[in-house]
Amino acid sequence: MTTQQRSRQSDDEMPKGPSPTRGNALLRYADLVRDLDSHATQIHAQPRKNLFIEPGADADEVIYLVLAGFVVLECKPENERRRILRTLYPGDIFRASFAPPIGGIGLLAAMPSNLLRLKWRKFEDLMKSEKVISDHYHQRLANQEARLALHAGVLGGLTAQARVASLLIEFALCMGQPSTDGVSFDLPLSRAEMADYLALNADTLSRIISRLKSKGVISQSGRQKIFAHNWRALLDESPISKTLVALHGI
Amino acid sequence: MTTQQRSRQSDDEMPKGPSPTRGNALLRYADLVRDLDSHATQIHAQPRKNLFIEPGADADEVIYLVLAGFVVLECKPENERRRILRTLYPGDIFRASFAPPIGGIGLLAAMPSNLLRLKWRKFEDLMKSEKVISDHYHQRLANQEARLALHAGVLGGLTAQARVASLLIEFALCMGQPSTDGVSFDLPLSRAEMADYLALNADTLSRIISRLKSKGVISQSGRQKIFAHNWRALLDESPISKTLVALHGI
DNA sequence: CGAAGGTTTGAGAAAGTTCAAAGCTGGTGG
DNA sequence: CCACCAGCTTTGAACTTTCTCAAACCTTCG
Repeated sequence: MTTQQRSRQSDDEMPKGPSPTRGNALLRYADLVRDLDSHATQIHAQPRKNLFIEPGADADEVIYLVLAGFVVLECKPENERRRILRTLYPGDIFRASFAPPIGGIGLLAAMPSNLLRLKWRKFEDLMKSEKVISDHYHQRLANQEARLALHAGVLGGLTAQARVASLLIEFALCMGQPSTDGVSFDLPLSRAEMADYLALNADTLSRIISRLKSKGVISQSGRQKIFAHNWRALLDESPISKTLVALHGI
Repeated sequence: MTTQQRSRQSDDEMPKGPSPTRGNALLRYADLVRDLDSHATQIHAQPRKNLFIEPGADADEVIYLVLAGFVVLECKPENERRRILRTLYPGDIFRASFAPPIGGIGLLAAMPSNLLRLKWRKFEDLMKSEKVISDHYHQRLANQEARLALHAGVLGGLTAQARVASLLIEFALCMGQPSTDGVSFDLPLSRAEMADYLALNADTLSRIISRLKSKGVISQSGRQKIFAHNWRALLDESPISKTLVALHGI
């Protein structure tokens, strides 16, 4: 809470690499995937491949578990711009009825992704018999709820630049590679997609990224490779950096 | 989907009055509350009374069930404006770990509200033995997820006026009283609070409400009483009115 | 190497914010 | 029962931020 704590480049705030869960939880997660695997369909989704467009909770509703990659929930109402509503990382869970009934709703793989799909009914049965499944479901859903509520707060309360910084921090935490003095990561979304997620337009987003580059907070090679030269400086661009670390740095 | 369907003032799009669940579900809901009641603490929250400020999922985490009234999740980071992150209506469920770890986070009763509180551990046990509880939990959580994702879309994709209209529609659906030719309802939030929820400032919000009044879409008596003289006209102010009806008009 | 499509940048326009002042409302006490 | 006060709400004017549009510029991929 103090200045001392903020200025320290603590290890626990650094990205840990691209793993859905870490430490002790890793073993349990392996169990979970093994338990589910025999009851589910594996999906290997190519980038920009839409996964489904069928909200609503009927008897045959499906549930997805993201095993690897990066998936977003997007909608595209007629005559309106596409909007990206939420992000899903490995370990995340998504029921079809989590999607609001709106035009063009669907999951979109933003990078090569790997998912399990099964009927919700089946999953509910499995939760009853396998504690590891029900524990993961409840724990993960709570994390996702918190992230989603936070995203509403980000859109509502932060300046454009802080929003962009917050998203970069999130990406770094979830799929960054820590190196000697910084973090490198690939942007899984195009400028236009990031803009749609952050309630900006692509031009403004580009301007902000240019500003961050000229400030020396990040540098860029190619279109997607970002190197956050100074992790602390990037965190300082976002007033919710501590919250992001807490929610994504599990 | 067609013009015909849109122009018809269909009954199923009109508010049904202030009940947490309706129709056949009403009986099951009564069962649910009875089942929970003996294991939970009843809370009668006065308006503007903060309910808790303790996010994080420890062993003694609590879960709330909103029985009556209207509750919001708000945060107030130091030196920053308060932000209202989400709304909770009767029937809604809230685990402490659904709250992102951010300064000044807490539930706030916006009108006289009635909640049940119990330990999450206890609730998880009850879900195992009482199907009505587990069904409600899963079904309601899906609805809340969808609403929260939609809220992100509202903040990101709609103009200020459409955001305001969407919130008014939501209030009307959840606590409106249908009358001969329109719907009347009380605003549970002050102008400043609505603004905080919609990512506007209070001045702009006031201007927009004035505009809606001068357009004849709504009229106002006192500070809180709103009468939507022409329900169809109000729906037409929001491009997501159909989605709102689907999510709130259960 | 060249085409296609995403990205960056500038200039003008629109939307929303800020600040300040006036106007209401609802509650309190005489 | 009315007057008054505190606090919320409304409105105006100037300002800031972000958006739009257009053109130029890169990357990537065939």
